[in-house]
Amino acid sequence: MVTMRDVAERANVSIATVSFVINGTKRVAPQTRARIEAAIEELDYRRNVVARALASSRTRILALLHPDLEARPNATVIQFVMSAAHGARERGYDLVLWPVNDDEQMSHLLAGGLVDGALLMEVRICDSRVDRLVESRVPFALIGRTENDDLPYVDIDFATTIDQAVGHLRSFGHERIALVTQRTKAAPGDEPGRIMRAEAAYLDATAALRRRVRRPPAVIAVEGTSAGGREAARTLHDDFPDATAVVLVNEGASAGLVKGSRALGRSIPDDLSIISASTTRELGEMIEPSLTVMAAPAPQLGRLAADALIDQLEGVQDTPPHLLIPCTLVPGQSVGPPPEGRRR
Amino acid sequence: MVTMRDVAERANVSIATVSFVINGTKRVAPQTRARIEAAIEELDYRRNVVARALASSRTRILALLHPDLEARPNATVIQFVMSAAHGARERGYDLVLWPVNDDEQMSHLLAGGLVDGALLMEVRICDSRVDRLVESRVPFALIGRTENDDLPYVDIDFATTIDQAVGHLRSFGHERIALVTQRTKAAPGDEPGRIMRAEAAYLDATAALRRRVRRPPAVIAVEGTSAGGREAARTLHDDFPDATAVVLVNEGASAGLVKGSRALGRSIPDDLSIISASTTRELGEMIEPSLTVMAAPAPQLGRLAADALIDQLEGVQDTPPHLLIPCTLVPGQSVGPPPEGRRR
DNA sequence: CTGAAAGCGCTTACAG
DNA sequence: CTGAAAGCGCTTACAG
Repeated sequence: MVTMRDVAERANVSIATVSFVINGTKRVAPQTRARIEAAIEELDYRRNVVARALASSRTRILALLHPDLEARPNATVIQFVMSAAHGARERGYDLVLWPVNDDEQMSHLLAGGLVDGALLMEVRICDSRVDRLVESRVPFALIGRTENDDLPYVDIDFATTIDQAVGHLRSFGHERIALVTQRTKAAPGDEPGRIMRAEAAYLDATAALRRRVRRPPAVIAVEGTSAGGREAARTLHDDFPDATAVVLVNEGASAGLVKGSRALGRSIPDDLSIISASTTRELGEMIEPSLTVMAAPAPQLGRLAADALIDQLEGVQDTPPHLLIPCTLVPGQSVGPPPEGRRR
Repeated sequence: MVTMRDVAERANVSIATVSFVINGTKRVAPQTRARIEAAIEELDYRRNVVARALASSRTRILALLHPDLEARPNATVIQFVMSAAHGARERGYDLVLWPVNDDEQMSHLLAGGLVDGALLMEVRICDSRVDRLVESRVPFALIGRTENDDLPYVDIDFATTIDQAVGHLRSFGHERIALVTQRTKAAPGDEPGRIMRAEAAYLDATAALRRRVRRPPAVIAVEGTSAGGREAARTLHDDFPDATAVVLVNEGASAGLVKGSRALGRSIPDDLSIISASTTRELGEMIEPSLTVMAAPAPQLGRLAADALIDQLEGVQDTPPHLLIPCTLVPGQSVGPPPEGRRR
């Protein structure tokens, strides 16, 4: 292995000077620099990142913490992960995957000093992992939000997204719109923030409408699987037969909802309009009929989260970043006017 | 930050002894050990992994190299990644994501000394990245195979998988079976090994049959997208109208092939049987009708690849691992007998 | 069974 | 503009 010492000897300088030109941390006379650069080139020297990390107490490694990475993460989650990894890499950082559920284990990992910062996904409104993160004094950024707005985060703007979804359906004439969200193993009220915010946004966006047509909210929570989607179709059919449209915030259940509805004899979109919020356009294309989706800004948000964290680490920024980006409407074939008979 | 020195002082021993008990690398008198353990507990000491890495020249970090991680990796790839990350973590290793296409950049990263070993995905038959890996002297394992069988690998057994898929279709009476694979940007002959092996296996498995019915092979390569799938449906319809069944080795095109075929008036499975090989059962369930799939053993293989690499790093194993696991047939509703008129 | 000490390959005040 | 040297927090022969 060729070390900095080898380069220094060949260029006839001290290792300090070599370090200065490699890092650009101090002025070095042009010809000294040239000698060093030549030596580096000739020896094909590459700085050892571990030694650098120990000496500078900066590893340039970021952790990505996600509880469900083992299960089957949906396409949107993957986009977050991949874009965060790319964003990090472009700024000279590496991303390690930490599929950790346990708070205790998380603290242990954090305390090991491997990572300079952490990105946390699937954030809950009250999330003990965030407390651990704060305790650990490792800088972090959230992909999602807790109720504490002071922490740095990057999140999907569910309020705007759901509002637009509802607006889109209303523009077709729908007045009875249900919401299908995701059921998790979490205690009620402790679900990922995304679920709670989507529900709140739905209640908001449909409030005036519901008042007018005198109907209670129609909210269904099912597993994020095909089976969950079919369950939602049945519940919708049995318990909310007058609903003519659905806003879905449950990517994994999308296909099942469509299949289940059709199995119950309801055609999409003639009998039921569906809009799947916070997913990928690829998922929409896979389903028949093509789903109208609100595409999640995951490819941007993952990178923005990495950038926000790195800015924080490098002291580039003054104030904790709070980024909120709505999903983008991508029309498919799953939304149409409500059936005549059901229109009120 | 509490260091080993702090622990040593509190326990009244040298830091060497502390190191010995933490690593279990040397016998230590029971009561000395107890004192040290107490001190560790009281100070909530956690060994610094960076210092350890520098001193021991082992980082316990593994790199996962995948060229297409930025694009949209399919569900199977994700299963590989996640199970590899989990397998590594369980053995005390971390996995960093290196979404790198460029050979040069790969060599740079490898030379930095951050990782003890690497896992390479999307391996081509002749893969220059493998040469770089060998040059770099960083131990590695392949997920996939080159033509050089001496390297350690873990791979899907495409020969068996395709053979079983063809056998399954034949048991329903199909005699004219097409193959749909994936088109990549790679030069011909330089595609990922999986594609070439699948094609070879198809030619093998259908050889006798084709000889009997006097028909040439029917192989179609399309993009791994919904559009690609629709293109395959059209090509099948136009160029191979007598094919009554398809084996698909193109996860991303599955949904498009079904939608495209139906759009051309061919019902599945009445007019065309489809079996999607090397994918996830979840994908099969999403599509209507539910696809018969050969589920990839990705959740096992990712972990096995990590294990193989770690065994190699720790000198646990003698011979380079060569693991080949076939996919598992999961019947859906996309395979049935061929239409009467077409049966020959 | 335990310790003193060298060393891993860098960075970074500090001095000149 | 350049260098000598301390130090990052561990591991690991070596000696006793």
